[in-house]
Amino acid sequence: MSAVTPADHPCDPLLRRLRRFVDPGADELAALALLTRDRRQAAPGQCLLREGDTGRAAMLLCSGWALRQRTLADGRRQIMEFLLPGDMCDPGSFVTRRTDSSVVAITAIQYSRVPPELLMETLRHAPGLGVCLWWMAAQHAAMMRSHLLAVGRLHARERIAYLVWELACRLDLLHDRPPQGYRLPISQELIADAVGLSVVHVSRTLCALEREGIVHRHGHHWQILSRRRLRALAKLSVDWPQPLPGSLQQASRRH
Amino acid sequence: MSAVTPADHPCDPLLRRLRRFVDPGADELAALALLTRDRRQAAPGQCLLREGDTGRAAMLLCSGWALRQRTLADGRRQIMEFLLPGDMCDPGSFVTRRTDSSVVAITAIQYSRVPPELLMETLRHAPGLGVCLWWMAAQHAAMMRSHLLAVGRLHARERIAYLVWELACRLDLLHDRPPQGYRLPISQELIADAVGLSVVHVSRTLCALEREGIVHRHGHHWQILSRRRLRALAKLSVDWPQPLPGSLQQASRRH
DNA sequence: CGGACTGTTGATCAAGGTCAACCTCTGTGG
DNA sequence: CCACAGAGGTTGACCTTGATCAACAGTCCG
Repeated sequence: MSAVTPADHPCDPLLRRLRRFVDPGADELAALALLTRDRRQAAPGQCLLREGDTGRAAMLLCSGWALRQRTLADGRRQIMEFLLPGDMCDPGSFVTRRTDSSVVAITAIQYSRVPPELLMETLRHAPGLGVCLWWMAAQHAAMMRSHLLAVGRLHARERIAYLVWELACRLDLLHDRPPQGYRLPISQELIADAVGLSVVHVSRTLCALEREGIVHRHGHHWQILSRRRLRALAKLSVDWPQPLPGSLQQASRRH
Repeated sequence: MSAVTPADHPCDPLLRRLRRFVDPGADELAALALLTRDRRQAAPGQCLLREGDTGRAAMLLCSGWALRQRTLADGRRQIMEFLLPGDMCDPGSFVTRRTDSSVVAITAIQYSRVPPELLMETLRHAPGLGVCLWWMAAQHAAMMRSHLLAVGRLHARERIAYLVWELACRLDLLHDRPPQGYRLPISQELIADAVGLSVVHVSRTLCALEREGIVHRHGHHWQILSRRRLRALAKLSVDWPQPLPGSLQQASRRH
């Protein structure tokens, strides 16, 4: 079993996150590398997973952005989450019969398809990987709860501030230290459908935030001028991911 | 290892659901029984888990209703979900350091506390139980996504219709055939905080639904007069839980 | 009997939706 | 090189949904 270092691993961003928070052992890292054999890519707008699909498989996003959405018969849609590099797209998909939501590429992306059999098989050989997956699922659930709280109980300004704040925090994790600018390849329509507002109102609110000197943007390039005020406006703190409890890190390594 | 039949099992409703959809083997059933040793009860309003708690443990609700909520500093709150008998309250809690949401009893409840060590230990002895847990987590995630879609993109009437419809569908699973009336022990304030509306508007909307002959209620006793119209109004279909894919049922039994 | 809690109803108001015009930027084809 | 189309963004006018405030009724419980 050859040593796998983050630099040459096909899915660097995920590794970076796992190493920081879960500290997986060599076996788990090697197992993870096995999962990424089926490397693929997709163009912007391409649908990786369609609502109602039965061909279930997990996916590991290596580069680019994607989103998960659900659509109503009359065209209204809700974006459930934005998927960033290093995100694993429902690790629990192997127990699901049909998908309830679509996954669509926003930018050009690279990803690995992980068929359920491979996932099961790998889990058997490196049970510590199961802890990693549960950890990711738990972080993900916390993120979804924050999203629900934002959409259900925050005002327009707060919701949008929260979304920007969340994305910035998640992007920070991909680098060693916070960058001074962010590339957010999302249109205002996407923002609207993510936070449950109309496009027009998103535009207005963003202009307001810009006028107040909280953010600055041209095109898809964003700058957060006052992290303090943005965070305060968002009301919710983004407190995931959290490190795995210490006792489990040992358990994960012991296997 | 003694045979465990649903009737004498301490957590009947969960078993009923698992047997219908996952068809666990004898080992898994026995393992499940081990998890329910620490039986407890709580009075209405009692807090089982507080936002920010570090004492992480899974919980298995055996009877009564509870809810999971998150609160903002200014008092606004969002109810994430209602927990019904047979629900397992975050099975992935063993990988979490601090809780992001509170769990509160609505009625008097009986539940089992499952400490993380016990859960891990049990998983080692009955790995097929892991599949059951992943299955539950996946159903749960689908439910959360429906909830998010409802709160983000449905109108007041639709949201409330959806909530009632969801609860009815979940309660149906606890019985062999749909009952003609439901006991929903939730105040209008709870409904409001679950779907992201004001209490007053919930009252108005419910009265309207009643005037239109879609539902009928006195106190906590509800009747759905037109399932068809309620479902149509809810826009979202409740299509979970889904049976576990066949291949995995074998995998689960083989262990 | 009084108080707390829950639900109902009315009056008023504001947050955000809808419609429409217009603008900028970008890519494309003549 | 220009003309044009299309997508994305901004702004204004107007309207609707649902929030807020307040009064009151029913019920449960001491």
